[in-house]
Amino acid sequence: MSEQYVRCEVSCVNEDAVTEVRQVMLDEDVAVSLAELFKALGDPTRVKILFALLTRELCVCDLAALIGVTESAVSHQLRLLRAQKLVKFRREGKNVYYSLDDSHIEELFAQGLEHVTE
Amino acid sequence: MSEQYVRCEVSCVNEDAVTEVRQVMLDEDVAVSLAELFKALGDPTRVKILFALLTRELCVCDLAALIGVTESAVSHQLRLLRAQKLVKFRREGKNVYYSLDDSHIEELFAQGLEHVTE
DNA sequence: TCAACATTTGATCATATGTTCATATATAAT
DNA sequence: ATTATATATGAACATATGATCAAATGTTGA
Repeated sequence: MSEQYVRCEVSCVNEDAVTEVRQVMLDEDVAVSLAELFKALGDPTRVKILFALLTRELCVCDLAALIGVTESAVSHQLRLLRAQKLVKFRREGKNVYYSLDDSHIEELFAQGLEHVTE
Repeated sequence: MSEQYVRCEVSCVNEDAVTEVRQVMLDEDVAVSLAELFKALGDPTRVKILFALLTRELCVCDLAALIGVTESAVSHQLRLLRAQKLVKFRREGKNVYYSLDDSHIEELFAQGLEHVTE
């Protein structure tokens, strides 16, 4: 319990409200994980990559050409998306084909698009 | 069309795949808006604020006490969430009560939680 | 009007982020 | 083996981000 908590406790805080919400509050680590997931979706390049992969698997070079950035930039972002288990890949000769590794992305994008387009 | 696009065009790019995806690709501004929305959800403090507001409206001081950060930090984050039209507020005396201003947050969190907890 | 309180705002600072460039790795073809 | 191609990686750099502090604003009650 931090200093400002104590300070608030004796001033403006509605204790009942805070207690009520605290019962159902997210655990710290879950909040952090959730934020990391959304952060992974929070960049235009990564949004484009994931949206493109909703249609079909693509190799790094395809994605770079489609989105208009260097292969290096795409590769760096794919690494991050891999770390979040949002994409998976398979190697075929010299190419590496990426595809979605998560069933929630479509719904996340659908909900997100509803928000931004209304 | 950028330099690396031309380079790719004569090398590894699968033109058919890229053309196919390009047909249904997000517009630049929509991709940016979507990324901005997810970026707004991409911070633990903001995740906690929004999650708390799923239960009930709370004033700045309540949120600060609940989450364990200063009122100033909460206020700064609320400003950002307001800009994204994710929260709205009403003034009651000296307090300002915040509540959700978007029907998609619950579903976004539900989908996100499924991803991070599996 | 003044004092106290709740919130907001601006400045500052340390850290995180995203791209680029150069280089390394991996595979294929000659 | 050597070369070319596709991807990955690390360093560097400019920019963005999030918290804190101090100060400003707005509201209430004495």
